[in-house]
Amino acid sequence: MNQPSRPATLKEVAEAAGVSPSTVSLVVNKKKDARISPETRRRVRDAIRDLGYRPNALAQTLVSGSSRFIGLVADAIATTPFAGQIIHGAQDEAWKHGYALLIANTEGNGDLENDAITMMLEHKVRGILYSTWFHRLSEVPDALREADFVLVNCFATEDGVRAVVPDEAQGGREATELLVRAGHRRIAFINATIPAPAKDGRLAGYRAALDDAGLAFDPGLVLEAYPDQEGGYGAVDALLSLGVTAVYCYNDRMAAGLYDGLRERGVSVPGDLSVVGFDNQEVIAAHVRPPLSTVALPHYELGAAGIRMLLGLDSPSDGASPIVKVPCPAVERESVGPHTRAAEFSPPPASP
Amino acid sequence: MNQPSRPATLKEVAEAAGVSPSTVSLVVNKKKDARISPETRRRVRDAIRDLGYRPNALAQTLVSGSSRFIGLVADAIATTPFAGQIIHGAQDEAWKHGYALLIANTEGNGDLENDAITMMLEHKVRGILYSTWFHRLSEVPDALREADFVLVNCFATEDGVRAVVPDEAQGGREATELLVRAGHRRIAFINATIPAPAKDGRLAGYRAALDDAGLAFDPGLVLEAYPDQEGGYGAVDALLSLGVTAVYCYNDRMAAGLYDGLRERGVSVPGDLSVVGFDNQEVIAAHVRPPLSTVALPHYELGAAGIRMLLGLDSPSDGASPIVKVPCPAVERESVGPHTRAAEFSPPPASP
DNA sequence: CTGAAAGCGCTAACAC
DNA sequence: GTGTTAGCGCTTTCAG
Repeated sequence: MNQPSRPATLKEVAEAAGVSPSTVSLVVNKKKDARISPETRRRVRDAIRDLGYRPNALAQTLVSGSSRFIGLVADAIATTPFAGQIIHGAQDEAWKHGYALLIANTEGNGDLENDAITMMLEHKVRGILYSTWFHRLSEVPDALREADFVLVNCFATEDGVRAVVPDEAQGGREATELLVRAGHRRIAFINATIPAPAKDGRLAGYRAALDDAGLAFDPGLVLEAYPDQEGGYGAVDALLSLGVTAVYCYNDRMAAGLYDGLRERGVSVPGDLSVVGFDNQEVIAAHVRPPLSTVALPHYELGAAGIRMLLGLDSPSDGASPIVKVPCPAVERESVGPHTRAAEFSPPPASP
Repeated sequence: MNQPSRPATLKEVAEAAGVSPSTVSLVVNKKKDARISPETRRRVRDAIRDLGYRPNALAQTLVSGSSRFIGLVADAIATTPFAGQIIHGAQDEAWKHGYALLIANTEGNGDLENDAITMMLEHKVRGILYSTWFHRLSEVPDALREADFVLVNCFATEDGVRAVVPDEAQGGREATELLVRAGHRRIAFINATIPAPAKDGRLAGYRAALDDAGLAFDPGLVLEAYPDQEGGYGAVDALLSLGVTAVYCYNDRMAAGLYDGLRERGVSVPGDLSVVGFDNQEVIAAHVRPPLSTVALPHYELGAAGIRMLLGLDSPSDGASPIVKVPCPAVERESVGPHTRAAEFSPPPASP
């Protein structure tokens, strides 16, 4: 297994084995119907090993006509762990079907994005997955239309544009149900201030769960804050004035900030107040005190489903919408406790 | 710009323009020395536009012999944001030199890793970057040796294996200096319990900084804990009993846990105690209260430097070690305050 | 200034 | 059972 400067070619293997190139091709690709004598087969294998031969995938795709690449453009691989999970899911599914992923990180830069798509097109990818790190409405870049593509974690308003997105409403419902099932009846929701499908969906889910439980929706119980730690922290006083026993936060980061404010005021979780988040952002949710019950964004599955959709593997169900929603599963940890009557009517006073 | 089922080829463009394939090739590649009449050039360009022609990169590399791919295998794209930053840096640098990245996520699975490397080899990559999400000693997978490769964020003991890693010692020094410069003289270090280059390096940096400041190293001021939030939280009492005015934590997660414990005991940061972390893990460091001063792990630069090393772009400096260390810059936020004598000798009592 | 021809590494008919 | 031939889309001498 010495390392020649130029990798061995199939023809060289053929010469070394004293056979023709086609014969080598046949044994390399293990063609069923090819009748090759065991002796020849052995000679070929030996030559392959001796020369350290590796098939040239580029040449293979050139002749077969279709490449084994699928492109994946992501807008934020570097700044959140979310894109990583999409990649992971997409890769597992793609490999399962013999495809390799050509990934490009655009960090939101339009020029980069265009270059990335161009590069993929020139490599004759089978198709392109266009993904965003947070669920949103997206434009379809023009270059993208030259390829078979599906949107992942984003969607377009145009007809027929395929997309895979998380089911925010179902997730919001799960989150709220975590609280309802623990006996809570006065449940606040701290929504985000910034418009997004998640904002509407998570609220819709909250309302649906309340409805199912026969609880009236009280708009006064819905607060809004910027969806990060600072936002959650800043919402503490308003929240405590509501006299609720439980709160469902738009996301985990907000819940983490809320934790800080709550602790400063001596309100214990889940003793005095039950909290659930959304996103299941591991570094945060699993490690705050107490670990946060939340609802997971199905990024891995989004990536995998995107590949299946691109490859036409999921049952077509013809007339259906080309936007498929994948469920957000609840992740129970330790921030939800049973409802206590005491807490309901006398929220602990804030410390000075 | 209609979309044909099969993409147009160069030959088709030639026919449409009424010229030969070679002419088209010449105008596509803007060859300097090719004398093509403006008129012909225009006809070709029009045909290219009309047919929506895209060069086939695969065919190009077949003839040119060398592909424009660089492989990047990562062990944890999905579970930390770190790998994402390596990817980002590697991609920017690779693109700058006309290379596309073929990325594979192995999530620590050896078989996947092998498949990934095989896939890259078969696509005749120019070389491979083999990266890990935390800085560590690594084996060099056998398949990797078939390619030109460099280790990123990990290294091997074998001679001559090129690698790019963070300079932990320099980083530890920066972290400690943040505290020293604020006037602190009794500074604790909470190291990790698990062995790693970071454990040794960050400690060495701490000692070096103390030394520089003319401060004696006191082994009693070095604690150890598991490097996550829980570990930091659990170390609070031991830390408070030390009577220090500042603490440098092995990483940001630990510092975040420490924050929780400190708050429960009424110790304020940075009022009573200054804290610095390590890693600059954005979601955490930038959003705890108060925002954490820390030292950044240079993942982006690691990826970029890896590409440059692979391509032989960094000045060789022949005899030098093939392991290059890239510096970890300090990131100042708000967790470091001036030293106060009061705090030094009377740590606030722990609350019950 | 432009075209014809060879060939990159491989596969797929079709011979023998 | 195995070899021959043609050709995938492109670049590159080398003619003219």
